[in-house]
Amino acid sequence: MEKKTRFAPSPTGYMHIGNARTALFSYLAGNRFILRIEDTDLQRSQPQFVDALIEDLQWLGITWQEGPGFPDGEQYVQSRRSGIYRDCLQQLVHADRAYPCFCSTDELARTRARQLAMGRPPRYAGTCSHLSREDIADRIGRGEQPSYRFRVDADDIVRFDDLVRGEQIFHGRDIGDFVIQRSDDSAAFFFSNAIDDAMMGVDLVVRGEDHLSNTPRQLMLLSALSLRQPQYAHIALILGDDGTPLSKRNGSQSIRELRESGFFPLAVINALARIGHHYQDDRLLDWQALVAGFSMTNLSHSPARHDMQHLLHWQHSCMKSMDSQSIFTALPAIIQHELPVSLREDFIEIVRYNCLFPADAMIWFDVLTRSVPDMQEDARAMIRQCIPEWFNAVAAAIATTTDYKSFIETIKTTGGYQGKSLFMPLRAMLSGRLDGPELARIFAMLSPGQLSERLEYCRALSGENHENL
RNA sequence: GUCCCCAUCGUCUAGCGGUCCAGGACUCCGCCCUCUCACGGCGGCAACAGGGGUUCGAACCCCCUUGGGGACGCCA
Repeated sequence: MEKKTRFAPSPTGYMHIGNARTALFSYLAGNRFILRIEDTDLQRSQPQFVDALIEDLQWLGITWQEGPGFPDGEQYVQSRRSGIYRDCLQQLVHADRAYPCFCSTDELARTRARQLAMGRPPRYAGTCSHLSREDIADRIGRGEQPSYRFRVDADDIVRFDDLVRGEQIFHGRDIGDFVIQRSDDSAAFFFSNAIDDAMMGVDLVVRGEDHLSNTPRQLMLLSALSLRQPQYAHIALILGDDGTPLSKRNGSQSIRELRESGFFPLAVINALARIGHHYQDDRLLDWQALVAGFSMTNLSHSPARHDMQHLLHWQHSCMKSMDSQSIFTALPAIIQHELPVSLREDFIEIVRYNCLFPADAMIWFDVLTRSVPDMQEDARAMIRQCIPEWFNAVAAAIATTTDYKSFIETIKTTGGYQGKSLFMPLRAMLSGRLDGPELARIFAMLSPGQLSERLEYCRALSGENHENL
C-alpha cells in the first residue's frame, strides 16, 4: 500500500543534523516521499538555501518522488500556492471561523508580557474577535491591514492518535485564537502547512516533537475546511552533546560542514538513524537494510543526544567496508591524478586502515611519493638515538636486496637488531612517523632511491645530534 | 504561569510483571594476534533519578517529587 510522507523545510538556513534526521525518519516511514519548500516567511527565506537543501538531501541519498526538480515542482513551493491559502481563508471567513485582527505586534507583545507577569497563560485576549461588519469595513477602508485569526472554541476537545506517543487530548481553552494569515497576506505556518499536507495527500506526517502541542490547531483547521487529516508521528527532539537543545555551540553541524570535513553520507545516515531509533543489527547498514529495519515502534520517546563519537564510529565502519573504487574516487584530486596506477591498490588499503577521512590520505601520499617524508618530532627523536652501526646495517640491507623479508633478515643479522628496536627506528626512517600501515607494505611501495635518500637523511640527522653532544 | 512530552551504563540503546545480581554498541582500560604502530580477536569498568503504592513478584503498572525537553509568535 502506498504511504506518502513528506519533508517540509523552510529555506532559512543550511540543513543541520536535526532537520536531516527528521527528513530521514520521514523518508523511512513511508514509501512515497514528498519534498515541499515552506517559504512563506519572505523575510528569512532565501533561494540559495533551497538549492543548498536539495543538494544536501541528494548528497545524503534521500530522494523524493514529488517536489522540486519534477516538471510540476513549483506546486511544491508554498510561495507559489498563495491562491490556495487565500481560498481557504475566504472559506473560513465566510463560515465565521476566521476573523480579521487589527492588533499591532507591539500591543500583542505587551499583552502577552502582562499575562505572563501576572502568572497567567498567554492567550489572545479576543480584542478583535467580535468587531462589527461596519467596524471592519471602516478600518480596512482607512488602510489598516489586518491579520486573520482562527476562532477556537474554548469547549472544543481535539483528540488524535500519535503514531509514536499514542492518544493525545487537547482542550480548546488551552489554545487561543491564532493567526493563520499575516497582515502582509502571507499564510502562517499552521495554515499553509496543514492545508498542503491534506491537499497533497500526505498519509503520515513525521515531524519533531516541538509540533506536538500545535497539532490540535492544525486538526481544527482541517476539520473546519473539511479536509482530510493525516496521521501524525512526533519524534523526540535531538539534543547537543551537553544535553541542551541543539545549537552551534554544542555540536550541531550543518550537513554541508560534515560533507566538507569528509564524512561519508552513509556514515551520517547510520548515525542519524540511531539517534532515537534502534536497529537490531548494530553493524553499518546500507540503504536497503536501513529501509527494511526501520520501524515506528523502534522510535524512542525521549530526547537523545547527538554524540560526535558515534558519528566517527560510523565513518570508521564506512571506510573499512567501502569498495576500493569508492574510496579512490573520494580521495583528493591530486592523489587520483598523480598516484602511479601500480601503487593504487596498496594505497587504497593503506587509506582504508589508517585514515578516517579521505583527505587524511594526503599524509600517506606524501610519505610514499616524496624523496624524504616530513619527519614527525617523535620520529626524529627516535632517529637521533640511533647509533652509526644501525645505519650501516640498514645500508647493507638496502644494498643486498629489494625483498622485504630478506631486507629485515639482513638488518637483524648484520646489526643484531630485532623486535621493537628494529622496527620502530625503521618505521621512523621510512615513513617519518611512529604509527601507520604495516612496514612491509610501505617498503614495497618505496623505490630503492627513496630508501637510500631516507637512510642518508636520517644518518645526517643522527650525526648532527652526535656532533652537538 | 498554563498545557503537553520524557526519564536504564559517560553516550546511543535492548528490556514491554518472573528467563535481569539488567543485554548490545560507542568511548576508556587490560589481554591475545603481529619480530613494529595500527587493524583484528577476546575480556573488563560502567546504569534501572528519588519516594510511595499495586503485586507472591516491578527496570517494566499507578501516584508524587525531582530533573530534562516542548508549546503557548503576524518563526517553522
